[in-house]
Amino acid sequence: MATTPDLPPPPWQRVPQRPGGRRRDPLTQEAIVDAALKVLDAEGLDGLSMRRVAEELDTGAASLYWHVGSKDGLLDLIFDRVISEQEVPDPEPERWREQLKEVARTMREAILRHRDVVRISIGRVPMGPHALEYSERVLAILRAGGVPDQLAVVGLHLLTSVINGFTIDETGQGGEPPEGQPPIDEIARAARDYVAALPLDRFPNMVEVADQFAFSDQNERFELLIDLFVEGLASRVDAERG
Amino acid sequence: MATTPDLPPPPWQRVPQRPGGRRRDPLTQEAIVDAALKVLDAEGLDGLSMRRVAEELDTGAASLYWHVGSKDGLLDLIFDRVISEQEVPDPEPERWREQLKEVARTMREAILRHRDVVRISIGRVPMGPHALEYSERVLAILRAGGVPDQLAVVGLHLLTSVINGFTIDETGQGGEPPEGQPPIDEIARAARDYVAALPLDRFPNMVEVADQFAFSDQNERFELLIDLFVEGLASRVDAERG
DNA sequence: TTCGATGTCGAACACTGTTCTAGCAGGCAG
DNA sequence: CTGCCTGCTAGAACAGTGTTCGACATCGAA
Repeated sequence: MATTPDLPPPPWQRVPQRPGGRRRDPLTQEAIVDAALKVLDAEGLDGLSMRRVAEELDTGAASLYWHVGSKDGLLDLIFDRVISEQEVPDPEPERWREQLKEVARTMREAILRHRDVVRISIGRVPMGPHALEYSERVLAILRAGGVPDQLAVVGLHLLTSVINGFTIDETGQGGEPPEGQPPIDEIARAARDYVAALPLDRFPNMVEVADQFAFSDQNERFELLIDLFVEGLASRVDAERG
Repeated sequence: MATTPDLPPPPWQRVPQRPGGRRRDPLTQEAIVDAALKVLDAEGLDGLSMRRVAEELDTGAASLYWHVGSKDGLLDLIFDRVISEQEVPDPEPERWREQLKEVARTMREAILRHRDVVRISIGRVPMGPHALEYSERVLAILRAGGVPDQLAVVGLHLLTSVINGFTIDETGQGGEPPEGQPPIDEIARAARDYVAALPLDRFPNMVEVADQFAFSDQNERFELLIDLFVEGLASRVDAERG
């Protein structure tokens, strides 16, 4: 033993931390998506940079590009991953309306489980492998229930649009939960106070209904929304099929 | 005349292009929002940088910060500006349902008129001066029509959420219209072909309804959506008022 | 005339997504 | 066993971003 192996290498002898070749734990798309989802949940979309994800994997940003092509590609994969987390039940024709509501609730839950994921979904067409599987199974429910093909397809599209819209402003601007618990209706109460203090001559209606801004049970609202939607769809089905 | 005034100044005598003081045409919030909206419509949200807006105003990016505080502040102003472009009719109690649909159509038009503005609206609470005015007038219609206060407030919220959701995926990812005319249903046809080519054993429903992916009249879809929504709301009103 | 207040803006900072390029490691052909 | 070639890693650099700083010019009032 000429030298002690554990000694830090002399600074002039530039030895790379981990040499350029293979690593013990090779990168995969899956591992990268795992890490990205972890960063996303913890720090939100604004905190999700390629460098940050690479750091989580103990490597450099450039290495990710071999596996995911671009940041947009990575976001595609995250999107499809989250879709894959949603289970869609097998069709029970008599219960198609209730089943569709279940699908909607599951979708909302998946979105709320991962911070800012709705912002990722925004311009993305759900055409990944899991998204196709997902659409297939939802269509199965609708068609088994007797919804005509065209109405089933636009219904599926509209449903996801509507849920996206709802969850987007439910999650707010994706603003980080400031410190401790997010004061969920603290904001609502502030809004109520603000609206109530408006000049009554210019905003008579706003001032009079100001109290309604205070309490906002999002679950209740969501149920109202999907009830409106599903029942409306059902009556369309009845109308179209005579 | 000792020197010719029009000569370019000698390079060592660092004379600022426009001296640091006031300019002939002083900046205003309004002028900045005008310029920003112009850039937005022309180049989309991704092209909307502070430097780009400043350039439009023939100045530097730093100058904007005196008037708008931050880019987010500027986006707030843009958002409120677009809301101000929408006219809301005076209430006609008998026609409240049709009036609400008109409001919805106007909102969609305003969103489609300005590229990517829906992406700006995403995390933003409509609480600017014009947004308040807007809410006031829509509430007037609903309450005049006999919609109970609570249902009116959540109805207004849900309506904007729903329209946001719809227009978000109507405008796609805000991807720029590539060159000439945007092949609006070229994409839809490609989607149809792709879906139709899926393995039939794993995607029986998708393959069978593939044709429905081809033709997509967004206007028709939108009418379906707001009809679902407004009629559903109306039946709720009847139910709640006995 | 002097002096703040108001407003302008070049330069710099920290950060982003992405590309370039050098290089290592394992599998395969000779 | 030797050599090479492909798959993969990763540092350095580039152009772009939002934002801040500080020096500076101009205007209205004292």
